[in-house]
Amino acid sequence: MALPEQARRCLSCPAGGLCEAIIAATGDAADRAALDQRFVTVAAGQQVPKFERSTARAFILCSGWAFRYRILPDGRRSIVRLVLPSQLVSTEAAFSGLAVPQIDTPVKALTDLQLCGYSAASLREKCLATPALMALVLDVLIAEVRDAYDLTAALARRSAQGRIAFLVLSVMKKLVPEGLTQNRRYPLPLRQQHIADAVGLTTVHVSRVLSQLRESGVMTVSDGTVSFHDVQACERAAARG
Amino acid sequence: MALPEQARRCLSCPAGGLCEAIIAATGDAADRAALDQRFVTVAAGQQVPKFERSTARAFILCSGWAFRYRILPDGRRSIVRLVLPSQLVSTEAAFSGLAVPQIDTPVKALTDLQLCGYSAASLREKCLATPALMALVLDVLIAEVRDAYDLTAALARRSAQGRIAFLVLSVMKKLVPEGLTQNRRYPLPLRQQHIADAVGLTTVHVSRVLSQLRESGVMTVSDGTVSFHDVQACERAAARG
DNA sequence: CGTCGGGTTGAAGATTGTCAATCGTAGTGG
DNA sequence: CCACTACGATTGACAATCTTCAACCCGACG
Repeated sequence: MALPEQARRCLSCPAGGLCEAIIAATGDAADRAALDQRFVTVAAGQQVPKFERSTARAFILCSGWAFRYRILPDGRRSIVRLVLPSQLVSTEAAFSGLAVPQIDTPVKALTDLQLCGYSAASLREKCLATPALMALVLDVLIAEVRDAYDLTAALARRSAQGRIAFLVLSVMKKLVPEGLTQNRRYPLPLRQQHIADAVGLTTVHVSRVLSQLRESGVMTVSDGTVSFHDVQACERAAARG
Repeated sequence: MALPEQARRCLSCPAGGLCEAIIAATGDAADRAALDQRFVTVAAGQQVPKFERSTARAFILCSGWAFRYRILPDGRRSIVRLVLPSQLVSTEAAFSGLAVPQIDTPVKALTDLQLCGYSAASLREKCLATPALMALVLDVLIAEVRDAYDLTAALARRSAQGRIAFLVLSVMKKLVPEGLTQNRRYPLPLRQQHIADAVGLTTVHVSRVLSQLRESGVMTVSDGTVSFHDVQACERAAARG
């Protein structure tokens, strides 16, 4: 079958090439039909759907940025993960075998998204039956746990400056292997509200801290891009607490 | 072969019965030898070893409490996960297939521990080859991600009272299915320093907040046990922020 | 021209951290 | 049995960090 533009982009995605591996693992036509690969776009600001044609879907992000979040009882929001191109969108939700519904971690688009979706149940079965594929998924999940622990430690023990520096550096570390950064500059399609929710601060304080970082010659965050003036100073700011 | 006392306890461990599943999945003697099941004890306060006989080991906690932590550049500690009986100790580390060494998340014993250990590499292979077993491991990893996100949101957006109430309640939710709680009371072998490191506060402030919670009739934490006076009030304290 | 969403800034207050002293309890060695 | 010590918990005073509330700016857009 002829694949649309997004498919080609998705099939050639870097970082483990999960889409490629999935396609490589599919055997006959029935197999492929069960996986039910389909391409979806989501507009900036919109929710990424959990279901499509009434089955839970596993999505891989082909292009654009998204984030996963929790809403606390008092209504405040916490962003628990940024989802970048080539990543699985909801790894744990997609691969969960539990029948009982769990607390949800909804996903929202920061920019317009192009997604490659599979039937979550079929994908899970396929992975369980294909060790090479499962090994990739394991490593994705493991990386997600590690990232979550890094963030936990940062939120628990770092100052506002440290947390923001940490956020910006950890995003950069993920973008570099994807070739999505320029020299000392990369796109960061986050409003100050998103940064605040991602590092556990108020927007007002985020604004102040970003001013400090700008004035002390560390970096500038504005117009949806980060520009480093002094990467080492940023790393020191992140380390200082 | 005759198994020691811990082995029996381990083989009958609840919560998915991972040890049972692992043993059930082993075929012949060579198979069993490769897994290299061995029982280890660790004294309270000691580090849980990553290696044993020079191979990476995957441990399941048979009895006792442990915790995983990060040390930040400035020397402060953040506890990212409490490890309770029947749980895998270092799920991501044990199942990682990556050759490159990652940031470590060391494990320390809160009480004396009894552990059941396997060769990490063999266990990973065995799981990849045994879908039923892999499904269990997937669910363990997924639960770990969920817990990490819960903690992230709590640290980001809750007050000191809220974080401590959250900690105590989330531990209780894990202990209840194991039958490790009494009526409104359960053991919590944490010093105030551990609580502080687990919720991102100082010991001084933890002491103050625990006094508040005690005086307002919510709960008492002392002598290594939590006693709830009013569970709903505790849940409200956790929800309030 | 008005308004709306983001960002910035100021002042005041709440929360949490830091520093330091004190207390109780459990060893430990004389 | 009695210092002496070590560790954890508690308390007070004070300082730093962060939040809250409010005003204002600015560019986009109808």
